[in-house]
Amino acid sequence: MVRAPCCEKMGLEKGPWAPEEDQILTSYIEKHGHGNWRALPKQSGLLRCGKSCRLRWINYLRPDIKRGNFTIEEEETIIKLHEMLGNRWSAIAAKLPGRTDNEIKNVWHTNLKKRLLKSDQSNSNPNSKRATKPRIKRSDSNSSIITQSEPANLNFREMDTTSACTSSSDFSSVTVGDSKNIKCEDIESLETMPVIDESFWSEAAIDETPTMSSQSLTISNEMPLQYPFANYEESFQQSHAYDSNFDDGMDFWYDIFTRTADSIELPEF
DNA sequence: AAGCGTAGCAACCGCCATTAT
DNA sequence: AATAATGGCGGTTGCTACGCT
Repeated sequence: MVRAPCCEKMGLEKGPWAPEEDQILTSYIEKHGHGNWRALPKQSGLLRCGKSCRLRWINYLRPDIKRGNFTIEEEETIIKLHEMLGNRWSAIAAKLPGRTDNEIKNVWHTNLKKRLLKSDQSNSNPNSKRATKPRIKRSDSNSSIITQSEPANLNFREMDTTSACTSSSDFSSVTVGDSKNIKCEDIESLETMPVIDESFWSEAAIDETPTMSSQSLTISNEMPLQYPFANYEESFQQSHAYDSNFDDGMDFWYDIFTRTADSIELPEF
C-alpha cells in the first residue's frame, strides 16, 4: 500500500514557515505537547500537515537546538561517526546534543565530504593547492554564531593511523558481513576480528546468535572497521586514532549494543 | 554594478518500521 | 492476523545569499 503524501490535501501550506506559524506551533507545543502530530495542525489552527509541523519543530523550533556553525570538535565527531555508521544521520545526531540529523546531513554533504575528498587528493598529490576559503555561515537573527577557525588547514586524514585504508569520500551505507569488501591489505590479524552479519542488527536473531566471536563488521565498501569484542577499546584506539575529543567512543558502542542486543554480554573496561 | 554560478540550508518526498484498531 | 494510521529516517530539491568575473 502506498499512501498519498500527507500534504496533498487541499489548502495546506507548503514551503518556508512564516514567523507567525512558528509562533503558533511553538506556543501550542509548549502548552499541549505533541502527542499526535497529525492532529496537531488541526488543533492548533495551522494550515500545515503534521509531518511538516514535526519537521519544523525537530529541526528548528525545539528549545534545545544548538544553532551556528559546527565546531571543529563536532566536525571531527561527525567524520568519525560517519566512518563507523555510514549515512545513519539520526544515530550520528544522537551523539551531538543540540544538532539535528538534517543539519548533520547538510554539513556532511556541503562541507565535510568535500573536505575529505580534497584531503585525500592532496595526500596523493602533495603539490596540489589547499582548499579554498570557506564561506561564512549566513547570518541568522536566531543564531548564536560560533566562529569557525580555518578548516582549510585541517587534514583529518592525518589523524588517522589507517590512512592507507581510508577512501571515505563516498560512503553509501553500512554494509555488513561481506568480507569481499575488505580491500585494505595491511590490517593486522583480521582473523581475530568479530564478524557481524545482517542478522546481528535484528533483535529476532539475538537468541539464535548470542555470540559474535568469529564475526566482523565492514563499515564502508572499502574500509573494514576492526574491533574485537573482547578488547575493542584497544582495537578502536589503534585503528581510529582514538583521541581525547572522542572519549565517549566506548559509550557510543555500548549504546549501540545495548539498544540492539540487550542480552549480549559486554566486556568490562 | 550586474550577471552568473555555486554553496548552504530549510523543507519536502517517499519509504519503512512501529503502533493502533 | 490483517489493515490502517502514525512516526521517523534518509535522499533530494529548490530557494537564497554569497562570491567571482
